[in-house]
Amino acid sequence: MKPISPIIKPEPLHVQAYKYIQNYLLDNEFSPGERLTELGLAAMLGVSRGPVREAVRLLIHDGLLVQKGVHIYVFDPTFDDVIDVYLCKERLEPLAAKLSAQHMSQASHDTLLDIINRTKQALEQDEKRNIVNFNTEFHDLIIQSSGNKQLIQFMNLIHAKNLYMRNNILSNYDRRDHFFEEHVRITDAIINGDGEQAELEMKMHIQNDINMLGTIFKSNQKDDSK
Amino acid sequence: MKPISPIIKPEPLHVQAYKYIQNYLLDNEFSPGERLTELGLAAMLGVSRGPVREAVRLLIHDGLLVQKGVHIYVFDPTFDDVIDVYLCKERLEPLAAKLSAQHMSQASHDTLLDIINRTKQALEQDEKRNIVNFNTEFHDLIIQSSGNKQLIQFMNLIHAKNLYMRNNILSNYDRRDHFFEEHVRITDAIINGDGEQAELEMKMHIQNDINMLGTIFKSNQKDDSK
DNA sequence: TATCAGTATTTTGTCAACAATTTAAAAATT
DNA sequence: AATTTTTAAATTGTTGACAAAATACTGATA
Repeated sequence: MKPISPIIKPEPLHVQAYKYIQNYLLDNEFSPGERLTELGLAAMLGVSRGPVREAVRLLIHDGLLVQKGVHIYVFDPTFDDVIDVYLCKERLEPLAAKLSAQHMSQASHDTLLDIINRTKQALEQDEKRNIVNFNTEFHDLIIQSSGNKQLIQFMNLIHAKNLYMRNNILSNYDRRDHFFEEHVRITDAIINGDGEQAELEMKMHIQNDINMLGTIFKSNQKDDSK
Repeated sequence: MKPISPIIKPEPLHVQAYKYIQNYLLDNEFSPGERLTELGLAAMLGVSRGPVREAVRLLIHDGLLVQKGVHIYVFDPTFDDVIDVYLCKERLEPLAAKLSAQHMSQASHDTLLDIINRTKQALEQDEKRNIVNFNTEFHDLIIQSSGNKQLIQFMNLIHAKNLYMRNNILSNYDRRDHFFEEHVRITDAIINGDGEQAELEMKMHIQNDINMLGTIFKSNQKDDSK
């Protein structure tokens, strides 16, 4: 018998714990370098240590938490770490754009255009929160539409770290002016089904980000003594 | 006081469990699609379910195990999965070659040349096992020498899946004749410190693999009815 | 005051038990 | 014989307890 009125079963605690702690990290509710204890997290979530342990192990695997000896700390990225992530992103996300241009459905085309429109509005009204959110939506849709499972897994990891770093080390990283035009160009290429062009535009888009990072880090170079 | 005679402490059981099960998977001691139980694995390793659970969760995260409902199965890759992995590899490993060419130490240069020599010998004497092992060593050294943490993490995941698939779906994937010359070319570029060239050679190397995959899969296309 | 030894506390590592589900098997009814 | 119902077994989800290790603390000694 097929389920008609699906009873929503709660997700297992370890899954909830993973998502919850991840969100907490991405929202930067913990300080970078801060030490976390299983018991503390368990108390926070109102569960026992078991599920928390599983979640923590996964987050360590993802690189959002770091294990030193037996203890767990919140990832405290260096400039080099940021560059490392962006170099991978530069290679993988253009591939996602290419594949998306070749595969994306009509429905997703519409969604993509919708995101572009909303971004435009958000820019006009200077709604910073939305600008960031729509940017995330844009890149996410392209990734998910690529249809490449391995790529999606990697980009999810990159995305999490990226989001985390954005609110941290990159907090005063002011969005460039041109990113919107670049998004439009990428969108055009995808909708035209031009994989090569989509790939190229995405690559340039990320390279602009990297260049921007270079200028930021140069001004902070003094602190780089250690 | 600095530790002189370091007492070797055994790794935690969950770490051992992870490595053990992973090796088991990579050696294809389990059948693809086979169902695994926590209790079964625990009995196999002679530990309780706790550490096994943590290991299994990680392996699911890595994609070597798959969760359907509440149960755990050994990853059973399709042709598409193989292609997905190789497309990512094609993007990331050339980056590794480039970075290695820029960073690699003299000692690693020597190691690289040594691997090349041993590969040559293995080829002459047709020691298949060694040919595969040295190939792995070669690629691994280049990855690890890249100095990019994010890249290393991703390539480790790819490497595991790749190894797993090689013994599975790619089992009768006969190594190409030209791979050795390609390795030599890559090595030359790296030792010359020519990042661009190293990147290019590595890219061609992997593209040759992908082309080979294409011919293999085409001949199996008939079974692709489902 | 600084250093060391010893003690107490915290935290992780591991296990075993129990509850809750799911799956498999057996029995019964049509 | 086929389908449902009931019962039993197996498996995962979760917790609490205990051991072992690491850390922090205290007081004594020089």
